Amino acid sequence: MDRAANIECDSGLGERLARGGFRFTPQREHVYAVLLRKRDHPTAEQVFIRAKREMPDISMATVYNCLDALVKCGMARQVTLERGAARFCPNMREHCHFYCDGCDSVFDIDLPAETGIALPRGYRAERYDIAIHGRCPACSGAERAVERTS
Amino acid sequence: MDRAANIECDSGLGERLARGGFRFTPQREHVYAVLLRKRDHPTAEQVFIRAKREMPDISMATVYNCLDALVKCGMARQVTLERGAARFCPNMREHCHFYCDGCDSVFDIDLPAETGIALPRGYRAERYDIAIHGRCPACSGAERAVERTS
DNA sequence: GCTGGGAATTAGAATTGTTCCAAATATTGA
DNA sequence: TCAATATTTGGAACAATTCTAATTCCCAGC
Repeated sequence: MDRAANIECDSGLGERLARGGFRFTPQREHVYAVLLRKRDHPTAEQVFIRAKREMPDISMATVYNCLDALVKCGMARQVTLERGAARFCPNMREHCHFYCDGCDSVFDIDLPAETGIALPRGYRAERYDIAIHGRCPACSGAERAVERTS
Repeated sequence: MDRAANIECDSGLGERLARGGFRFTPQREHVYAVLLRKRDHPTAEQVFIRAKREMPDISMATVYNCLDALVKCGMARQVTLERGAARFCPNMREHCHFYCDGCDSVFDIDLPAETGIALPRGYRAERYDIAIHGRCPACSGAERAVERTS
């Protein structure tokens, strides 16, 4: 593929990839173009199928790799991030969950009466599923301690 | 196991199961007890391991069945509900997602500046992941139409 | 321009979490 | 008690994802 053309329609992708320590490749550009073209929150497999139309030799592994790179360099989001096993809790109060990315534990957090999220006309909400990711007190403190000693 | 003892320490489980069309079984009671005993949002596998200690013959399939029954009759929650394939979107604005349970599509919803969620002291939030489940305008309308004709 | 080394791609195998299945067992209502 | 029905069980099947090892690509230094 023509390098100049890439740079032309790149619109910051190459730079963002580079900043994240990734290379700018035709596959990554194409996967990103696929994401931009039809914004219907496709799964990795749908991206694969769409990408294959213009790039028949691209593999599923590469699609996962490209999506990963795009997410890591901030050009895309992975919508459903709780990828591991489902977790269960007997707390039936209205509450949401705090996921500590340090120790992989989950804490219940109380929810305010009003979320303030305005739904467009015609949408009927039945259930809110709110996950907050961050650091619990223990891991937050531990990290600061590491920072201090290093 | 002694039936009377079950009823004694049941605390509404049997009734809730019955109301959901489920039977009250030793396995379901035990899985529920396991959930109550250590409220650390265990995965199905962790529940299985813990349940096996006092009920060595219980199987993984039964644990899934029991958890499913508990969730369906409102005695437990399944924390991570987006169980299918991960979805991707190139929209990097601050936004959350509306999942239509009717047509399985996903829509971007703008987020208010303030969520109003109060984190306990020491918790550092890095990312909010908000999913709203319900019906999109098309499916909401379709359902009403069905209701009218039936 | 060549070349060496690290990154990316590829196909396919392996893994993980979950669901499905059919047979055995248990429970409930008549 | 008996028949109907639900549940349990172990294992197979499945879907999504990650890993692996063998190329292939790309860039920097010579």
